[in-house]
Amino acid sequence: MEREFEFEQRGFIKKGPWSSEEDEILLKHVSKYGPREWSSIRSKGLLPRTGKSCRLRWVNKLRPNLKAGCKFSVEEERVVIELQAEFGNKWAKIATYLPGRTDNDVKNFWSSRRKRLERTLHQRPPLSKLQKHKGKAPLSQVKVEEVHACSSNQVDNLSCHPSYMGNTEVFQMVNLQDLTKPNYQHFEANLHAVEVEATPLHTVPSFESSTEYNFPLLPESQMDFPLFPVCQDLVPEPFDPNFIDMFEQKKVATRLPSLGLDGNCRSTSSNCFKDFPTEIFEYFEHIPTSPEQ
DNA sequence: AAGGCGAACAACCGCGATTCG
DNA sequence: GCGAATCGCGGTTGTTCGCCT
Repeated sequence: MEREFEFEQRGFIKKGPWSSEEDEILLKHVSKYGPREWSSIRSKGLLPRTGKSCRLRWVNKLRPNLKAGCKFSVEEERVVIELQAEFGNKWAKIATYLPGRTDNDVKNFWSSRRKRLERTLHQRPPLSKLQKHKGKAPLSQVKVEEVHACSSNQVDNLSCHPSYMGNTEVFQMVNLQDLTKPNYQHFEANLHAVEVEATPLHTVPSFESSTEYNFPLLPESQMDFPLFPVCQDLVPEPFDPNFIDMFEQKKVATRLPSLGLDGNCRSTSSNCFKDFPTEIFEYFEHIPTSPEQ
């Protein structure tokens, strides 16, 4: 005890993990005075911790009836998702609906969940891939009902993730705008699967042309996706022009369609390159569009 | 066995709201 | 009414643990 008074005299404040002895002292204080007067714990020299730290320890770890070391049940997950959609990031409020859970528990649960989802989606290639398929004739080869079901604004923010089932390439689509929203229930509801015919690697489908670029191809070993790798993942931030050196410069006629919801070409290529930093285009040779196009 | 990596958890920090003298 | 102290919340960072290679 004398030593703790010494801490107080020196203004020493302990941080980091709590020891069982500290917990015991804190519990004694709460049993005597109730869960209040947190600052007096330090001023009385009981613990070299701030009132804030003491309160947090009590609320998150020492309070009775906490569900310690117990994962969120499916039902609890459902409740969090629903309430987050209703209240937003009001973790303390959400926690009141979950007996034994603290706001920190809910917050950590949500944070982990968000990171998991973001990582899943991080590998998705840009919209251009999907749009290419969408514009591919005949359209009967491409099942794009899910795309048509989206609003225009949603389509502008779609990304897709390819996987292969036999000879069929399956895209999981996601509204990227929803990634920035806290409402992941809505986000998950927007996950769709769209099946399209698999396109052989390195072929360039013929589309209505819009703009042509000398587009750098990735070395083949880094091609994890036909035609367009996940460029936004490979481009350093802040943008470093030297990274272009890693590419092998090849002239590729990238006839990129830009499609409306009716499937017709509305030719601006900007959407197709929306996933790239704008600076990158300074390093591409622009091929003027021929007058007849 | 050891290192890398991601998930989960614990704790801190900043700031706004509230309380109190 | 005002300013200081305290509390509570949300965001962020640090740590630990388990799994995989």
